[in-house]
Order: sequence, then C-alpha cells, then structure tokens
Amino acid sequence: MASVGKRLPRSVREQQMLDAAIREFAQHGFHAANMDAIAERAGVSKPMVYAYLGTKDELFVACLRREAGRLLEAVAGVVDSDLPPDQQLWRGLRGFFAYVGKHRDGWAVLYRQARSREPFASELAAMRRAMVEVIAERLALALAGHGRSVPAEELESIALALVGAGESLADRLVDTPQEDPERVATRMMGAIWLGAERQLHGEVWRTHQDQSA
Amino acid sequence: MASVGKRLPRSVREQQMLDAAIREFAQHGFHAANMDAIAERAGVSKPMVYAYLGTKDELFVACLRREAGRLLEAVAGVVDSDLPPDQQLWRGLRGFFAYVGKHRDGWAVLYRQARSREPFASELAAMRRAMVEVIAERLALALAGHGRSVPAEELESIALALVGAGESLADRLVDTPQEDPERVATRMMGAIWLGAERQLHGEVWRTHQDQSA
Amino acid sequence: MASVGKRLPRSVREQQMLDAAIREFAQHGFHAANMDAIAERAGVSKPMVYAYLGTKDELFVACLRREAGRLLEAVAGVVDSDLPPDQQLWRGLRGFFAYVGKHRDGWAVLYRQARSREPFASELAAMRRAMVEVIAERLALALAGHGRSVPAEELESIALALVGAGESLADRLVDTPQEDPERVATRMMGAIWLGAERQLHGEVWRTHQDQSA
Amino acid sequence: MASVGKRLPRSVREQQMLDAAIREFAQHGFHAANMDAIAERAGVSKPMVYAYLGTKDELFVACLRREAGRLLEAVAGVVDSDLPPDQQLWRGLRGFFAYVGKHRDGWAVLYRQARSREPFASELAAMRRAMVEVIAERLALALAGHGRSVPAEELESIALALVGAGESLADRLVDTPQEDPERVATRMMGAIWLGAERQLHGEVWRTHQDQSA
DNA sequence: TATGAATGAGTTTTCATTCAT
DNA sequence: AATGAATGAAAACTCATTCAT
Repeated sequence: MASVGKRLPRSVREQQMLDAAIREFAQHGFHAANMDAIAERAGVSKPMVYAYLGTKDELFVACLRREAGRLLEAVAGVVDSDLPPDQQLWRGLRGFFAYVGKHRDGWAVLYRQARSREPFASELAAMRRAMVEVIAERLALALAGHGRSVPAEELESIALALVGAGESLADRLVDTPQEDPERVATRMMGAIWLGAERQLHGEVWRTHQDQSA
Repeated sequence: MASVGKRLPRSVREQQMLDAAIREFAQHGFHAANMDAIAERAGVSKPMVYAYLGTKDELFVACLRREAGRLLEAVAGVVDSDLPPDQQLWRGLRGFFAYVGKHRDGWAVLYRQARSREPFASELAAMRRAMVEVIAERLALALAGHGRSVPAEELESIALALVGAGESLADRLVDTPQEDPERVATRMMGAIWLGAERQLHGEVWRTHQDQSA
Repeated sequence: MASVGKRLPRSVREQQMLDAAIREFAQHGFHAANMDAIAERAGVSKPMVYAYLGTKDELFVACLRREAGRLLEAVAGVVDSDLPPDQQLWRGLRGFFAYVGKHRDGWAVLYRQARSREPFASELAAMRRAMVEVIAERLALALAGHGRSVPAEELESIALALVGAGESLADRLVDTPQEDPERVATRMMGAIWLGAERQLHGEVWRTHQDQSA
Repeated sequence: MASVGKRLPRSVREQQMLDAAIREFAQHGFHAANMDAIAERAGVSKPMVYAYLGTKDELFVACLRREAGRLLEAVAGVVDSDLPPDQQLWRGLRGFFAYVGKHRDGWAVLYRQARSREPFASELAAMRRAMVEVIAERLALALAGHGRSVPAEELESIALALVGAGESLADRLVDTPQEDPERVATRMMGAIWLGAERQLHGEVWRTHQDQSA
C-alpha cells in the first residue's frame, strides 16, 4: 500500500517498517497497535516485520531508539558547550521544540506511550535520568562560574522540574497544530530560566519568606 | 478472597471493587489489567463487577473519577482563595504532593495510564486544561493586585509549565519511597515560583538579553 | 458434536475434553493435533479447554496421567504380591495386554507420542524407570528365594529388555485388531520368562559358550 | 557457518545437509526442527536444501534412509549365514549395538522420531517388519537344523519381542554415554537367547505349568 | 549454482463479555 | 443478588516454502 516496489534491500525495508510502525503506535497506542496493520502500512507481509525487527516489543524499542537518536542529533547539533548556560539552555530548548513540532507523530508520542508501559518505562526512565543529570551538571557549571554552589539534590529537582515543564509544553505543541515552536521555547525560558537564575544566585523561597526583602 | 461474600450493600461493594481495580490497573497498566483478577481481588464474581461498574473502560473511568475527586478535595481543602497567590500556590502544591505521596497506587499512576490511552486521554486532557485555567486565573488575579497584566497566552504557558513540572516531580515522588512530599513541594516553589514572580513583575527573558543588567 | 447438552458441571466436561483430546492426539500425534479440533470433538469452545485443562502441553500431560492411572489400576488390580514371581509376571502381563487391547486409542498411543517429545519424554522416562525398578526387584526377590543372586546391573538389563519386549508386542497388539491379548501375554511369557528363569538359575550366555554343556 | 560455501559438488553438499538435518532432528524432534536451522548448520541457504533434498518430509525420509542403510550395512557386514543361529544373533546384536552406540544421533533421533509420526511410521513399520521376518526366518532355519518346528506365529512373536527388547536397550544405550555396546549385547543375549532357545527346543510356558518338572 | 527477500497459512493463546441457573 | 459455565473474536508469532535476481 505504502509502496509498490518489491524486493527491496533490507535497510530500505527496515526504514519503511519503522515509519509505518511509528505511525501506527502514535495513532493507536502501543497495545492497540496491530502488527497486521503495521505490516500493511509498510506494504509488507507480517513475517517480514518479524524477521527484520522482531517482536512487537522489540519493534517498539527500535522505533523509540530511532526517534530518540534523531531528536538527540537535532538538539546536539545546535548546542555549543562553550556558550553561557542560559544560551545553551535556550538553544537546546529551541532545537527540542523545533524537532517535536516538525515530527508531531514521532518522538513525543512514542515517549508518552513508553512512559507508562513496562518494559519500556525503565529504559526511558534511564534516558530521562541521563538528561536530568546533564542539565543539572550544566547548572552546576554555571553556578561555579559565579562562585556559588547549590546542593546537588536541589539542582536535580530544578532540572527535573525543567524537564517536566518541557514535556508538558511539548505535549501541547504536538496537539496544537497552530502553535509555534519558537514561541513555546521562548515562553519556557521565561517561565523557567528566570526562576532558576534566581535560585542559582542564592535566593531561596521559604514558607514564610519575607516577600519584600 | 479479600472479603467473605457477606451480602454487603451495593455502595460498599462498589468501593471494594474500585479499590481492587485501582490496584490492578496501577500494577499492570490498563491493558494488561485483567477483569478476572480484579473480580478476584474484590472477592466477587466477574458478573458482579459488570453489573455494578460496567465495562472495563467504564470501570477505569470510574476509578479515575474517584481518585480525581479525592485529590481535588485534598487540594481544595487546604487552599483559601483569600490568601496571597504564592501562599495559595504553596498550599496547593503541598496538598497535592502530600496526597500523591500518600496514595502511591492512586491518582498519579492512573493518570500516567490514562494520558496515553484513548478514550481516557481526552477526558483527562479536559481536566488538565481546567486545572491550567484555574492556575492561570490565579496568576492573573495576583497580577491585577499589583496593577499589572500579562497576555493570557503567556499566563497559560506559565501555568502549563507549572503543571508539567508538578507532574514530573509527582512521578518521581511516586517512584521514590524515601522522598518527602513537603520537601518536593518546597523545591518546586523554588524552581518555579521565583521565576514566575519575575515574569509577573514584568521581566522578560530575551534571546539576546543583557545578562549583566 | 460429541454432546448436545449445555452447561454441564466441570468434572463432566473435563472428562469429555480428555476423551476428545486423547482421540485427537492418538489420531494425529501431539504436534499435528489441533486445539480447535479437540474443542470441537468435545462439543465445547476452545476457551473452555484452556480454562479447564490449560495449555496444549498441560492437556497432553493430563491425558497421559489419566491413562497411566487407569492402566496402573488395571494391572495392580490383578497382581498379588504373595504369588510366586512368575505368576506375578504372568498376571501383570495379562492385565497389561488386556488393558492395551481394550483401549486401543489410549495408553499405548499416547505413550508412543510422549517418548519422543520433550518435555514429556523425561516424565515418561521416569515412569518407565520406576517400572523397570519394580520388575528388577521382583526378579531379585525370586532369586533370593532360590538362594541365588545376580548383579543389579544384570537384573536391570533383563527388566529393561522385558519392558521393551512388552512395548513392542503392545504396539503390535494396538495395530492388529484381530490379535488376542491373552495369546500375546502367553507368548511373551514364553519368549521371556523361560530365558529369565535360566539366568536366574545361574546359567550364563557366553560368547564362546559350549552349547552342549 | 559449518563450511565456507566453496562451490562443492552436489553429492558432498547433500551429505553435509543430511548431517546437519540429522543433528537438528535428533536435537529438536521432527516438528520442532527448523529448516532455517538445518540450512544454517549445513552452511547453505535454504533454497539449496529444497533444491537438493526437497520438502521437510522428504528430507526426513532421506535421513531415515541413509541411516537405515548404514545400520543395515553395519549389521549385514558381520553376520555370516553359515554360522550357527546363536552366533548369528550374537554377531548381529553386537553389530547393531556397536552402530547405535557410535551414531547416537542417527538412531535415537530418527528411529525414535519416526515411530510416532506419520507418514514415516508406516515406512519404518515396514522396515521393522522386514527385520522381524529375517529374524524369524533364521530361527526357523535353526529349528529345522534340529529337526524341530514351531508355528510361524510363535516365531514371529519371539522375533518381535526380541526386536522390542533390542530397541529398548538401544534407547538406553543412546541416552547413557558411559554404557558399553558390547556389554549391552552380551546382556541381551543372556536375557533373550536363553529363553528363546528353550522355546525353540520345544519347551512351553503354560499358565498352570508345573514349575518343578 | 546460490541466495536474500518475501509470504500464505496456520497455531496457540488470551480476554472481555454474557447466559442460565 | 450472585455465580459457574460458556464463547466470539482477535492478536502475536512461526514456519515451510518459493520467487527474482
């Protein structure tokens, strides 16, 4: 259906299958996704899918990995570790939202699926932790540059909140065709960075803080 | 198994079933959850479950609603709309994390499940939107109190980021037994509010902002 | 198909299913046997089979066990351990062949199937070993009664040969409708016992034995 | 994998394939045996297997035939029809067990497998019948040499029992690496021949025989 | 000669769901 | 009110077998 040509080399077919699978997974969710449907979308018989990409689980993981890789490239390609931290953050976010906005069927949706379904959740959780680590580290570097330091736990919470906020905005971006990735990135910088910066400069929010101080 | 089929009144039975269902859903996820298992956990035969709570989907929705209701109560019970906005936020967050921390099998898990699975996703999305609205509104009120205003879109993004950050931290809270809800709430205030406040006071983050200013 | 009645108690249905399964297995062999066909033969839907008797493997084992039990009863019921060993052997054989002859679809065929297919083979091998042990023991007792003894290994080989001969004759019995179980038993006694007796009396066959001695 | 696709002559390739197939069949049984695996073991692509040896069934039969032929040679090569019957039997058995002991994969797998699986069973049954005939004939000749005769049916039963005992011992031989073929053959002669001889000499076992006589 | 690519057809197994009692 | 008995429907996965190159 998707293609007419027969007898293509393996690498090509695999990409077709991944494309098909990603669409199907994105549309119906992991469970409701149907191996028959995936095969049909790819213009291939089911056994080919199994032969090339294995089990449904394995196939899903393959999709996840391909999309994660692409996203990573898209982000890594625009972040330069010599820049000041807020510029890094900004570029990273812009790259991230741009990618998500461009591939509305890709990463973000799979990610949603995977987060709640073992055995993918664990794998994803690891990726996520890695990303949180990276961000926390950048923040620590930025602090060090200002001669300050903040407890690691604190930093991780900031990073985690940041990631969560990013996911949340990405979700909306995916579901809202007219939304502009660049604007989303800008807003997120506004919502997050300004506060993070204050924290990094030593300000603390306290239950009974004196607001005017 | 859980109880000895004692000819209980309908409302009690229903609660038992919901308890059982929530555990099962939390443990295995919506799809892998098994109606047989739920019935057994509830100490009831399957037809009873169907008679009282309907289809698997309906049952899940019932679970969702009960937990959402309880969470809402928990939060609404501690927020007083006469307080200054940051205090409202703080109390709301504390209530939220406290509830999530106490019912690790409840809301957060169902929520995770539901977000990626139609037809629940839409319903959840609605709840979520409502919550974002509420928060955005509070922020607007606070601003008005300071004689300022910010475009509605901006406010919603802030609120959305806030909600996302909250979910993210709640997720970790659920998965991390030793984590203390109070501390999580405090950190979140730090990570978010400080920044939101700056935004609310008119500061803006810009691509080429002058960092030293 | 086999029955018309609906809504029968579990125990009855289980027997019907076992009957059906045994026929199917006997007719087509384990692998080629078809769960659909078994269900149909039993006049039941497939899920019932799975619900009551489990997996194809488990079902086969259940068949095996039922038939083994019946055979055992049939044999044990006619052997009296107070009789002299040759009488025990004779009665055991007669019971065995009689049973096999009467249930040509039952034990012998399943046994054939099972011997070559893991994971049943191991289980069967155990039964077989047990039977060989029992026979070897009887032989040892008989010898002791005559004040003689023979190395255990030797005895086991005799017993094993005996069992093999029995299986062989049983196989033919199953495939040869006109054959008479009683006659088969008699012949086997002739072919085996006369020789065993000589061995038990101390005679030995040797490569270069003097035949006239 | 086994060899490096060297453009070998057909006959060689065929033998390699048969070797591979026999191993696979022996290891997994006919059904579970996998054509892919066989091809891989043979270091050849699947279409080659089909081109040279045909269908899975045909391939199995080919294996069967090759092994049967070799076994036959091994036995026929050592039996001299001028020898006295017990010597013929002895040599035959020794040859048989020696072969089985040396080619554990061939015998066990093929023969064991084939006995329970149509359409091979019939073919095997024929071989078996032939062998029983041959043995019965030898026995008849031996009897004639002594001026005696025994009903054909009787002889066949003896032969059949003999074959069964042989198979049984062969099976154990296959499963018991430390067992010595020569010893097995000796024991079988002891267990079987002594009795057969008595029968051939006119003794009969009877239900109520006088044991002391 | 030799093979990577491709598939039709079938199997076991599982579940949500509903009668009949 | 309550349940054991029963099933329709579907989904994942496998394999022997054959083209097209």
